[in-house]
Amino acid sequence: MADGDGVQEFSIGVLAREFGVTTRTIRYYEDEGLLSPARRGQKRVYGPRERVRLRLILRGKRLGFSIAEIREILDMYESEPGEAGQLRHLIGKIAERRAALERQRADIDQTMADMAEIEARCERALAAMAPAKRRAS
Amino acid sequence: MADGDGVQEFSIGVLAREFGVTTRTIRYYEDEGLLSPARRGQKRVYGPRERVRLRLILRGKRLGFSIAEIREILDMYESEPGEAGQLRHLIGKIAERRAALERQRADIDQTMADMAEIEARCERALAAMAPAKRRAS
DNA sequence: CAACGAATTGACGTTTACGTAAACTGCCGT
DNA sequence: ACGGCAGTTTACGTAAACGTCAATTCGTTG
Repeated sequence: MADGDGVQEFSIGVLAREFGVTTRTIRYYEDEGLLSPARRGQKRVYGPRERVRLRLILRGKRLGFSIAEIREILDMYESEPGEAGQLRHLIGKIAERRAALERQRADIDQTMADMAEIEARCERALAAMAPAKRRAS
Repeated sequence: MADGDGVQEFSIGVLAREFGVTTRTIRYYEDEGLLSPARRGQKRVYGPRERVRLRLILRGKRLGFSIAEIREILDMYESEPGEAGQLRHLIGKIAERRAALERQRADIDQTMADMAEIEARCERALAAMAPAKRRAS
């Protein structure tokens, strides 16, 4: 660990702690073909690329995507130039994702607005309740 | 059905078709306590309130929330004035939700930006490929 | 060298969110 | 009276996404 080795490497445990998941989860993602770390002997060795992929996977999870959907998204990130048909197909996929994301954002905005309203109701109820007992200025 | 009855009512089947889910799903949500329709005889009868709830449930699903989370959210919508402690607790819950939603929105923005970049790469590749064979103007 | 911590594979278990099939009831048009 | 829906309950099935052992293998540290 003292030798200066330009490319950073990570063990599965380190990665797990960094991203707050279990090693089991990381291995599961590998089974599903979302990750494919190198091997030093039989230990898995993760480079920056796998790290980025894991980050993307977890972002996908936070958005509620399934493993299959995440796999599709990851494929987009690494699409090689390819032929025209492939490219158009990819553009189509992107359009789909974008549409889904926009619907999600609309849902979020709606929910945020609702939360704001409910909170306002709470505050008013608190204020009208026992003005003397109020906390904070 | 000819009598003018101010309050609209829906059967489970109608609701299912309207929202594009199965009746099984709707019953499941009832089992989980998310819905509690009235009964005419043994048939379930859904009023506007249950309709709204179902809409909220499905919005939650699109955002990737679990049934448990959705239950919490629904509880917020129907919180009665209650006592001060309850209100503060609710406000706390709202803050949590809001934070989660904001993280999600940030994730969406990130992903959108990524998609835009990938798409741009595709377009450039297409343009640089066979300018003569290009579709559309 | 022995023991310990971190990693590995394999296998079975678990929870969530429904799907699906079976058997029954009530009403409706002919 | 009868078939055909729409609805009901009960119950078992299932795919996804890990959790949870158990048994084993390294590397290293006392």
